[in-house]
Amino acid sequence: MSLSSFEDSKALFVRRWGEMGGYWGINRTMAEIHALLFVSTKPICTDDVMELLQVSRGNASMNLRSLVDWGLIDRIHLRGDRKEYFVCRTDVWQMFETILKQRRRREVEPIIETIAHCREMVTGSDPIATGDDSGETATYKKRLDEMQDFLHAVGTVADLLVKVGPKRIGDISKMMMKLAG
Amino acid sequence: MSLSSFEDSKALFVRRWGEMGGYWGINRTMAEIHALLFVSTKPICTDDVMELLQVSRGNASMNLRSLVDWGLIDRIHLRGDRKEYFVCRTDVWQMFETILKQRRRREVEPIIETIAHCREMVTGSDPIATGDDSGETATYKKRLDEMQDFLHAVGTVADLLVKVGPKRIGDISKMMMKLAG
DNA sequence: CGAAACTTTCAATACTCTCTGAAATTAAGA
DNA sequence: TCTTAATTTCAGAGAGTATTGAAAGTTTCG
Repeated sequence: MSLSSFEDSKALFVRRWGEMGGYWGINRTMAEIHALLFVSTKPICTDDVMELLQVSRGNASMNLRSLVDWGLIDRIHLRGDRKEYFVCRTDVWQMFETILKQRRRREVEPIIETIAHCREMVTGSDPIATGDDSGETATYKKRLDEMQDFLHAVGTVADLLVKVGPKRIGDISKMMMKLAG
Repeated sequence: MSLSSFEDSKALFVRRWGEMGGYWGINRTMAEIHALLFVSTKPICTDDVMELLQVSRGNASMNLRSLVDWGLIDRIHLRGDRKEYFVCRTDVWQMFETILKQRRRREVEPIIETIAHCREMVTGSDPIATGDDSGETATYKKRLDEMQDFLHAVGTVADLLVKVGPKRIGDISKMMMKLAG
């Protein structure tokens, strides 16, 4: 194994992680910076990011800050150096938990709330009295309820998955396999 | 409940579903059309979509086709009518399975493959002979492996979740709760 | 076949998100 | 305090997506 294949390997990972970021609503540069820190054993500063990813200072700064805000990386200070450095929180399960929490808050909770609200709007009064076709609203209500139940179910499983963590993941698989028959 | 509150409720759901689509890398119009079909008990045609969502014929046509390609909606024909109509596959668990399958193929598999490739690039030869810092590559390898394991674990659980379906979801929660406890 | 009804395509345009780079701000050391 | 290093901000440029609308294509039926 040559030194260059080590560097090449890391570069490949960074590129791919960046590409994937796009699919997940995360901008490419942010994902690449994250990958860079994930595969780096040493802390990295803004200038390193600029050099390695060929992006502007502003871009590097903004995205590093976003990553800190998301809780995916940390700022650190090296003694005898005025610059700020950054390191990745490398525990993948913790990483997952962090992302899960944020995305759920921003992307799942609002839809759950909206469904609840939609549900209220069509709940209560007598459909016949209002001349409403009760068959139609009944179907609508059912679909909303099923979606709501589903979203809750997935949320619960995701939470538990994180709680259970990497150690017992095998146990879970086995059990679910039994249930799935 | 008035007729208008029924319509308002559906409109609210459509708007929110569209907004959320953005977060998930799905364009707003596509998500809105999907929502429209999800809350509609009757089949809907291109002109309905144009009218209800205020979009052009081209836009409606393109996005309807994408939804058919994804397997989220179906084309149908109504007797005595030349137009094509569309209906949503309303089973949310099936919907989830469909989306899961597609996104995994496009967004998870490639990163898993890349990690495997990255891993190969730094596997094998003697680090000391090549003057490589074995501590650094060892850390790198470990991180790649952890990420790989994690991605596989999540994939497995997601698959099983779909297999188990809505009926036993309660059982799963209980079991995981015990493990997590 | 030919006309009418309907659908798809795609070049041009509008829009949204990302990035740059230099100015403003903040922090550290003399 | 002043000077210098480092960081942040943000208006404008650029890149990438989504949308329109009209022309081309397809299907249905007399």
